[in-house]
Amino acid sequence: MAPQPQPRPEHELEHGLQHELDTSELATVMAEFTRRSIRLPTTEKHSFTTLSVLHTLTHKGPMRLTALKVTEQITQPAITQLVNRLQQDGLVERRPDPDDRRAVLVQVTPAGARIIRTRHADRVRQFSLFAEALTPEERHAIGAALPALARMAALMESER
Amino acid sequence: MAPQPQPRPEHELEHGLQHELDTSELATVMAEFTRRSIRLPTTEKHSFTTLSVLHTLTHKGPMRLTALKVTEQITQPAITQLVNRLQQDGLVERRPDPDDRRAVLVQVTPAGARIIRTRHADRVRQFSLFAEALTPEERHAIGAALPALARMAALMESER
DNA sequence: CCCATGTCAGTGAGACTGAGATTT
DNA sequence: CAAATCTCAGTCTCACTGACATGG
Repeated sequence: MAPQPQPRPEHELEHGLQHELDTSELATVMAEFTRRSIRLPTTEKHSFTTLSVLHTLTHKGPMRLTALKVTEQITQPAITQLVNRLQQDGLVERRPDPDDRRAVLVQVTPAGARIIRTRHADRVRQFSLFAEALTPEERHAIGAALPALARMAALMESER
Repeated sequence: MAPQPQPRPEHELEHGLQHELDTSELATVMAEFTRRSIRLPTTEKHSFTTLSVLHTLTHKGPMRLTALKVTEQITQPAITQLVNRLQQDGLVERRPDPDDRRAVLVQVTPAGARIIRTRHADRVRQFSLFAEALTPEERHAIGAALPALARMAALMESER
């Protein structure tokens, strides 16, 4: 189970396409990034799952509890409880599913959507400050990697 | 499905840089990445804070509870309780601080360090699979951005 | 005496398992 | 009847606040 550190020749890569990705470094850096971005100060304090549910509903529209349970990777009673809390706080609404009277459709309210927008704006503000402390080359490298990172994040979705 | 570079607004070119970083896109992509990497399946089930504490102790050596409380952004009673649990599970040890008899030094045990190594190995395995599904160009772009992302993550540390 | 460090007691959010009601 | 969808009841983990003991 020893990970094999293979030395990579850096100099013979004019376009760098043979330059293979060091996934160990990737794991280290992304873990660090995740760890610290979660501890970043926030104005509103909602739980991780709360924000994740609001985010999902905002971007995917009304969903059943069962569908939400899958995207959030929690149990059915947990998603029921969570939606109860969100409903009491006025962040989501329950609607009967017209096609299936067993099911419930959960929809985000304007108040819930506003929380997601505020959260995003906060993060943009914080990341902008951090980005200003980088060199132009570093900013460029990050910007050039964003589409690939987005693709990779999308791949994680199906992995369950 | 093919990754397509998105056109960037003209005003971002005014400093003569080829591509300025779109921090809104950065926030979106990293939030997505964080959201999904946290929900990734794991063999051992420890809480986020538990893993974070073990990670910190592994990389920074023995620390006081007060210092840990700052890095983990939780309250003093919470860090006391958490260290109690870790100690009972044999993942950390308490030692009196020779310089200050009020204080306690917390040190990770071999068992605790092994959890961090296993966790890292799991993540490397998962990320390797995802990376294989990317194009060589995408892998290169991510690899080229890692040092900059690491620098940015380090900047978040002091932001509290 | 004051502050720093850590712990104790009680509470609440948010997850889990197990059981059950209702509809397909 | 069997499966899918959601809820209820009880429990556990892990944060929090407030009070407090002890050493610098």
